[in-house]
Amino acid sequence: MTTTTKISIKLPDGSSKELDKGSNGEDLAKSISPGLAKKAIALDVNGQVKDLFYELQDADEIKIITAGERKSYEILRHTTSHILAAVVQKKYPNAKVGVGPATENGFFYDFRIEDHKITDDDLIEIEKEIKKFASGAYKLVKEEVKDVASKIAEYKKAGEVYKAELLEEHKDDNPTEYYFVDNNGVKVWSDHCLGPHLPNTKFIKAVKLTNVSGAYWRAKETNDVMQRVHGTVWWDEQELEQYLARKEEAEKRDHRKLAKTMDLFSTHELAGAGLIFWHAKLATVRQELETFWKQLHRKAGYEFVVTPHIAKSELWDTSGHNNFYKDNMYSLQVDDQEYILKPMNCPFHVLIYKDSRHSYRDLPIRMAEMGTVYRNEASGAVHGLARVRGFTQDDAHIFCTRDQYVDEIKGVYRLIEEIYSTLGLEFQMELSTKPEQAIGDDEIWEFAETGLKRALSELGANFEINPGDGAFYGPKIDFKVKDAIGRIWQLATIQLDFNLPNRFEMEYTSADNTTEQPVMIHRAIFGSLERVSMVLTEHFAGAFPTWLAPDQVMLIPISDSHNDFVTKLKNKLIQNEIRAKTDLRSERMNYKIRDAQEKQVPYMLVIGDKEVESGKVNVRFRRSQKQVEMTVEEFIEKMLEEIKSRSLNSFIGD
RNA sequence: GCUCGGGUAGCUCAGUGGUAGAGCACUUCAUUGGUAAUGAAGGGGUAGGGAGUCCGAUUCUCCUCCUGAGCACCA
Repeated sequence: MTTTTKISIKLPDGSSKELDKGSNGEDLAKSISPGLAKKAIALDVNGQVKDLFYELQDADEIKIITAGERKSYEILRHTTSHILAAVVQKKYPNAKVGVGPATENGFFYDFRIEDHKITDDDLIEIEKEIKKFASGAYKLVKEEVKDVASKIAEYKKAGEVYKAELLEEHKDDNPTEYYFVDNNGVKVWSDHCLGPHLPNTKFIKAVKLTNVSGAYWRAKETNDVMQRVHGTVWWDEQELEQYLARKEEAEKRDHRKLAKTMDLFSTHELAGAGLIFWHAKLATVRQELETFWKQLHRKAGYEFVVTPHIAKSELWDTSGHNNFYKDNMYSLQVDDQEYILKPMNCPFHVLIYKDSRHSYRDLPIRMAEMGTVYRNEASGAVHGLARVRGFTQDDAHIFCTRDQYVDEIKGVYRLIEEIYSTLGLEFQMELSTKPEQAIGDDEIWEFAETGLKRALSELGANFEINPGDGAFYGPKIDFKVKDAIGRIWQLATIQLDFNLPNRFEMEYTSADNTTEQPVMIHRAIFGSLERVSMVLTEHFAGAFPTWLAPDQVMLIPISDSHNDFVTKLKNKLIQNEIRAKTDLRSERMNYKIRDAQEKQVPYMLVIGDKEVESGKVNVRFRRSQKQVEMTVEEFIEKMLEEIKSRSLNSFIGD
């Protein structure tokens, strides 16, 4: 009779390891090397992350996950959230626990504490206690919940209604419970959780609680509001500090902060939230963007229209907005007539289309407008330039035949690519397909979705599919860019629309003299000028490339005696359409240079006796120590070239 | 819209139940400087708005507006 007391484990390098049956990941790590055993925190078992204490099975393919590797962070963070929960419950006995997942850079845990609101000062205390708890080197033990019904009852008795609810939901999934166990084998705290977790709390050292906020239980507005404690945790202090430094850098780039120091835009309590006042500096950036946009669109065969800001309510009945967008629309009562402030431009462009009969020979019609729209966004959603109530879309609608729309989409893609690459923005695409609530039959959706896919694949573009996330009126391609803080912003979008052509009974006459319905494509490239200005401000950290920079040159006299010369030179630059300013304050030159640099002015011209005599200028680029001498004419020529080419780089070099 | 913070000078912020302070910015004067903060003097706020409590409120309470983090929302 043969008994198998050995199992064989496959390792990533292809080798195998023989172990006693019943061995776990810790045993495996020890058998390989003591050093590995020290760093081992979890296992990758046949591609799934499991606890280190997982009992190995014969023929398992195991990779040992060690502290510091990519997959280890989620485990570290998740386990830390449980310690947070344990500590909070100890400190506030009435605290009921919700959920506590790992997030991108940290973790949170949701609590309901009827008799206490956690303050920032509390966080300092709680953080200390987390560290203290972690240093107690508690072992984490996973146990299956054998009698689920009585465990639920136990939770309910303790008032842990949220845990009871979760366990109730998972009662048929072999639910598990995690325990913190001390050196004497005593269980000090437990939580219903799937894991995986660290083998021991001793790994947790570099932890910092960041803030507390509100959140609905299970993200549902009608549910209880929980107190959500956020934190971040890393394998060591150095990593933590690097993370905090990154965060600080991101905060420095925050467009709302730069708006104040660089005088970009403002909002006013007197005017209302989410209504943007563009100051001259950011307005200059905007105008440059608009000019660029118009040039490219003109070349791409677009025609520009201008439409009103309000229209009678009946228009929005026809478009359907009164049904499905009413909450977001501002309305005006004038005499007995209701007017709506437009939340979108599309119905207006449709009206222009419908103002005359169209032949297939007219198509495609590409109708573009920088259209300012107003939407009553929820007060809590309003945020800087990112989410506002009044904004200008770089909108366009393409009306074309079914044979043309794939080519039209390719055309839009090329425009997007050209504009984004000029701005130095990388983007990714998502194709969103038919949602559950949708109009139009399957046939037309199929037609539209395959067309979008075909367009993208013929362009050789990579894209992800986002099933069921299309608009109710048609599928769409969203273009997303990443900003300095790592946030993903949706800017450009291309959407097919089966709804409006129907509702407005749009038509054209085909070559066979039949009446056909045109395909309608909505598209925006910047999305909104507000949002793209935010992304660019943060992307460049305020240091706009020369063509976009509000002030392109700062002229700095060395002493008052050079003021006249400097003023004349400024006027000469302005005559050449270079945005030049002078700094004639009675400050030291050093101070003025520093000031111009902080304001991110690309070029500084320092002018003293030497320059006045030689007719040359001393050119300095922001952030660079380099100084270059050249004649005024040469400088103008190089500037104009840099501006015209919309270069991202300085002719001097950084 | 919801939860929790916050709103004091142009900006960043301190402080106090008895009508308010710093740094930067601004103005003036002196300095006339060669590539990252010259020195001195001065002006400026009635405390987001409203109501209440109090002998008295910027400070306490309530309402409202704006704002931050998070949630919800986002064609």
